[in-house]
Amino acid sequence: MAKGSGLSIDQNNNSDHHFFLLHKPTVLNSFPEDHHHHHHNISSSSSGSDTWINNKMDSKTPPPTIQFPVYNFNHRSHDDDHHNHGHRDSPQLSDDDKRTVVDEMDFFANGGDVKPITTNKNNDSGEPTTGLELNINTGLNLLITNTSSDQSMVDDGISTNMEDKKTKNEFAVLQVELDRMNAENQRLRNMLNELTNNYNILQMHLVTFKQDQKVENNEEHVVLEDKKPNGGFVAPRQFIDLGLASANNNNNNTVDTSDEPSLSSSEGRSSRDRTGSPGNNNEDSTTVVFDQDKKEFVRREDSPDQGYGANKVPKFNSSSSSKNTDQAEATMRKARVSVRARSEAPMINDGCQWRKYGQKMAKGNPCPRAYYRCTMAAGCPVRKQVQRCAEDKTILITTYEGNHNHPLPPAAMAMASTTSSAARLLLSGSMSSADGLMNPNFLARTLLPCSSSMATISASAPFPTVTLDLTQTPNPLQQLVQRQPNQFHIPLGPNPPHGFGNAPGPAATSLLPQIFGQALYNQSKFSGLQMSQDMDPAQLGHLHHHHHQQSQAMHQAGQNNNSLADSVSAATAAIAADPNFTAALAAAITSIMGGAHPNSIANNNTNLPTTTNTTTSNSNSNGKFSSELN
DNA sequence: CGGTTTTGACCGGCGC
DNA sequence: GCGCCGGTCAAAACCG
Repeated sequence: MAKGSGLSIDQNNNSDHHFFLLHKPTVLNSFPEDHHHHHHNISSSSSGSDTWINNKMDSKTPPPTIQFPVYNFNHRSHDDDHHNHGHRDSPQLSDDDKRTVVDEMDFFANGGDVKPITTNKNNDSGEPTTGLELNINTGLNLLITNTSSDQSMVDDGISTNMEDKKTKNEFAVLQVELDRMNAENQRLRNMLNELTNNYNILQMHLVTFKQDQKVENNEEHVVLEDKKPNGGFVAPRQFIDLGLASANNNNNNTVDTSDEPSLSSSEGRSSRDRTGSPGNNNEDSTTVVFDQDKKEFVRREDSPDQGYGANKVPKFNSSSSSKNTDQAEATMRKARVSVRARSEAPMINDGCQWRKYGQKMAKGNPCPRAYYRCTMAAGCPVRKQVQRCAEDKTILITTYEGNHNHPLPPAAMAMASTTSSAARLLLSGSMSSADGLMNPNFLARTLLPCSSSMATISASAPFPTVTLDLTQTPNPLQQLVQRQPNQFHIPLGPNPPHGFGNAPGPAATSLLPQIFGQALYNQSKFSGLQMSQDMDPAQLGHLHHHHHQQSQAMHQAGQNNNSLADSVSAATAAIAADPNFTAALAAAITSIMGGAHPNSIANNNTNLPTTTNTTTSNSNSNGKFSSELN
């Protein structure tokens, strides 16, 4: 149904996709190339599993050790990167394939300079930390050695014939090696990820901190005006620290645990597992929104009370001891990632299996809101809401909440990771800041700068939300239409705000789109997404009432449809791909500032779950739902 | 037959 | 205290 409905996947899109893909993916991403399937991830996923690891390995610098058989990746070398609209390698692909394949998102490919954000890859170049490499190498070696031993194991007497035996042995050995390599790689990857993440986080924080100081000096949250065309109007408002921060202070580390399905009881959840009640959310009322029109980040304060919000959570948390943890978890869970994309399809395919458990008519929106729960694993706390934008029904708003407590298929990684990443981002900010709180600014700086027009972070109640608006073109020039009272604007302009931005605007801005684009491809079903053409800004203005819907209108330059889809997937992928998305961005920005080319950006997809389920079927996701949603 | 969707009811938070 | 609202539950219906 959905398919038919509308997935208008434009052939045209192709060009767009390319746009995003600029940088090629050397990255080992969680996202395998799903590109094959627009609609059906399954196949893709399956392939993905196999390829998944391989890709990682392949990326740029193949690990010293063994190369896995690659299924067809179209692997693009950095060459591809060039500019926008870089092409993907796989032109040959069938129509589905036409979408270029995104090998992987490489946030920040290590291109030479770059930095810190080393992706999973074993890539040496980028690695900031030597330790990482060491680990990797070690692992590989171990694997190899191990395999040899295995051979002997295998050999034992199966085949009568020496040759057969020999052959079998070799084969078995290879398989064993592969298995081990895979396992080892994943472990190593995980290790690397942690290391890189930590590194990145630190780095990012440092940058952010510097930025903040500068900004504060100027006046809190003064609009940095680089070049803003519109004149960065600065709303005189104060920044409020995200309530989250307070809650989170302790927890930074605990964030990872957020995946756990069980929310802290402190939430006061009764028998139901419902995710945090909205009441908890007050944590923060501030929202940072990127106003494309103005090219500024706008900070909005939803609730006047400062500091109060965070405290509401405590009311649920009676016990002090566990309180912190609980709060953190609660916060994590509550953190949401909202993706706005133009799509006629009822749902965007995110690679996960979802079961619809409810539908409600939301006030103020003629379109019903559908509630889905992840069914890939029992007890998975991840939920998502799908609703069309009242003002523009072509825009599909998908909000993800919670973290998966189970391995995800590569195709699903992007989205799956998104929520956790978002939460982490929200939380992480708190870590770095002296305040101990992460403020919207931080997020804005980290995420938004890169994504510029695409991402909005809203701490506004009830849930801190990161909104990825794919409806707009990645082009920085694009204007965002949102207008909200009390918004703090940070001019993104061509130059990233706050320091990130020495980088030439285009470079920085273009960066994300590319990333997103790649990610997008990986997700098979995004195909349904369409590029948004124009949104009426006026309409958008209303959106902010809904917490998920940050009103952002975007005018799309006559970008192609695909770009939208790409952007959506990309956005989610970007976040998802790298848990420390912010870190990655920061690193990227930093690199850019340093004059690094976008290409150089290394991808951090560290989060990839060790297991890859290729089996994911999206059958549900696209299915019937379309009828319901307008 | 098992899993998913539908849909009205229920629950808790919030504002008045 | 009451009503509104968002979110969830769960029985029934539906589907492959």
